Amino acid sequence: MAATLDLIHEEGLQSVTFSKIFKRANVGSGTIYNYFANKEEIVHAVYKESRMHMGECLVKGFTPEASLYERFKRLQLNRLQFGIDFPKEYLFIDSFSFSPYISPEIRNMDDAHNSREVVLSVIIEGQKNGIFKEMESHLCHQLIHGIITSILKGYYVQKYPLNEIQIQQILEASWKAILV
Amino acid sequence: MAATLDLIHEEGLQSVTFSKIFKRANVGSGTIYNYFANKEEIVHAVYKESRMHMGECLVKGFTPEASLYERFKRLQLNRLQFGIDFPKEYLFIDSFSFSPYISPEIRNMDDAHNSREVVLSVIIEGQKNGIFKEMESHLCHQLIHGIITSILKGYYVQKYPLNEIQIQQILEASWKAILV
Amino acid sequence: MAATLDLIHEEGLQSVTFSKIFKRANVGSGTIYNYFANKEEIVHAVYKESRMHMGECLVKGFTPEASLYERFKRLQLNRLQFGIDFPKEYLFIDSFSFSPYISPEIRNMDDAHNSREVVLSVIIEGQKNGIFKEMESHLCHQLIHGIITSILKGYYVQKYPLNEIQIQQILEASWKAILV
Amino acid sequence: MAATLDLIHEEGLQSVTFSKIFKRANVGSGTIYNYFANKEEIVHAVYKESRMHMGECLVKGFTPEASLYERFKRLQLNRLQFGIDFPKEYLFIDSFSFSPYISPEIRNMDDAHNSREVVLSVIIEGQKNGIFKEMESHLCHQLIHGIITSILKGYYVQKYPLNEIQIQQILEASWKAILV
DNA sequence: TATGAATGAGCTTTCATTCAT
DNA sequence: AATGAATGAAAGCTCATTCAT
Repeated sequence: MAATLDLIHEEGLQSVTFSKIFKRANVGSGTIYNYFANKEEIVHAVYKESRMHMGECLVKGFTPEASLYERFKRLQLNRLQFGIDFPKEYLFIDSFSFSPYISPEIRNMDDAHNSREVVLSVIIEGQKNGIFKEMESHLCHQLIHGIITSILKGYYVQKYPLNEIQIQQILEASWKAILV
Repeated sequence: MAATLDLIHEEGLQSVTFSKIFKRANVGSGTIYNYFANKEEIVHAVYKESRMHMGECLVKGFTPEASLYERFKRLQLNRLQFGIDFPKEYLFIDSFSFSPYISPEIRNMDDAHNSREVVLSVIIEGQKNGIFKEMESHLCHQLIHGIITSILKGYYVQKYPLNEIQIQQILEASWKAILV
Repeated sequence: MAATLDLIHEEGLQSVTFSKIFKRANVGSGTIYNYFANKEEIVHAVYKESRMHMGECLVKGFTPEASLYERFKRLQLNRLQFGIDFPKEYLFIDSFSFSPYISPEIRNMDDAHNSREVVLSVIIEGQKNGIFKEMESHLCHQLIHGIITSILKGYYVQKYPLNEIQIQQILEASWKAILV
Repeated sequence: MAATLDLIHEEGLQSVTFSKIFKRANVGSGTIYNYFANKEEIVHAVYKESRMHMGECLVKGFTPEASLYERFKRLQLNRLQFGIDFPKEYLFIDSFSFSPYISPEIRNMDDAHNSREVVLSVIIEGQKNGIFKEMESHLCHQLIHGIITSILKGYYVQKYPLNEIQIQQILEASWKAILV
């Protein structure tokens, strides 16, 4: 699975072949079929694993007792940090989340930590308290999520560095974007 | 090229084959080779054309004389509108802009209208006038661009509608995100 | 036809395509079909023309009145000279005379000058007069013909030059080969 | 490789396709690509193998102690016999030795038995001893080689039989052709 | 008569998948 | 359980041939 992810990152799913995976993973060609029925399955497995991994990371250090501002920033920072630490996972999830290659059921899977629900509940709480602007919560979610994704993509192609100062600017911007 | 774009949208580049293109476009298999040397070339051509088209749309109705706020909103609205009107083009450009399948030269091509420069100059003007926060201009560009992209992706999978009211909220949010 | 012969010589029939012929001959692709029904026909036409041309050259300056020795040498020299002057024709004839690509009827065609008969009659006369060894006349023909062909092939790949001195040696050798 | 040689003999390289090879050899189409990267490679491999085989046969029974006449005849007979026993190999080697399809390196390869050198050394020895005419040794080689080739080609198209008597005549003729 | 864009049969080649070892 | 040679369906691509202009 690691070999698969690496290859997708390097060459795009488009040109990842099984024989490349075999070679990279140093296994015989038949071996993989003891674990995955076909190529689609291994890609799906990589997708699921990446989603699980990201789910874990997104809620790391999240404490319901912290202030709304702190919780919001924690979630945004965690996402940004995940993207910085695991670019291959992040990009893979991003490109396949909206691709016809991934079936809707898998796309909409919930991770073990329910990170999506956690984010949504923070949004809804903020809106109830009159801190965040009233808007469709999914739209709001998508908005703050999109800011992180976009920033990361620019970072990946080295448009700019991401140091402490930039990170703080981004967290601020995403917070201000949805204030009333 | 239209057939190619349709198929990419429907099934993903991954599973677009030449024979599907031939059938969809109602041309003989050899015909395409009079115009494109191979499959990569036709995909590149579609990418270029889409980029040109988007470039045009992004600056539609943009008047340098308008206020900063109006110009900013015009650019954001144009991008959003392009994404709403031409989802296939928009998604295709988005996924290929960061894919190894597209060579860096083509990825970084400038469109005829220099829309990228127009956006950047608005950002820099806003920063000079103390309206926008001081941050790396490309990072700022990526940020407001990313908001639109992300919102569109949620819209495409029907997470929410995009009516006048949502559109105004998004434009507002992206404006506020980068204010000082 | 000249373009076809050139290309066969340069790249081998194997890789001569019609589009190469069109380009080399500076004619439109359809034009050729006004003159030749298909690719095989043009190759056959080239073969026939080359055979006609060679047939003419082989009997040039041949006078029935001359001595047997002089007539024999004339025929051998003519063949050698033709091979030196028209390497493309000579090689083409040689390779296709025994190829399944050329139908037996065309292979066995008689040229306008009946050069084959002329050679055979010289051989038979020599055998009758007790000058040439008694052997199947076609075998004898093939033998002296083969000496020339083989020498030419070595010359074409520049194994050695063919000056007056070598030429005389070869004519001598072929004469002596069949003496009683 | 045997299937390939058969097909080349039957229809000419010109019309040998991979699908014909697969069928004839009773292997799946993909199998061949585990051993040969492309069509050219398999033809080259057949050429090399045939050359090796012929090289072996040419020096069979050759003893340096025998008289010059006997050694000469042995070499000529071996070549003739090889051509009679393995017409497909012989014709294939002959046509490709001067074809642009075969790269010069492969064309000029030395077989394991250095048969070419053996023949040349016999020629040079004969010339030193004043038995053979003084002429460029490669030209002389080509000459006696060419007699055999040419005779074989006539035999292949059944112009004449090749029995003991004809064979002796040919060996005699080639010996006499190069005597002083 | 000359043209060359369009064609599609058929070629080469790839690659996911099988299965005997 | 691991292997990798063999497979063949299906892909990319070529090129002789047609036909409207």
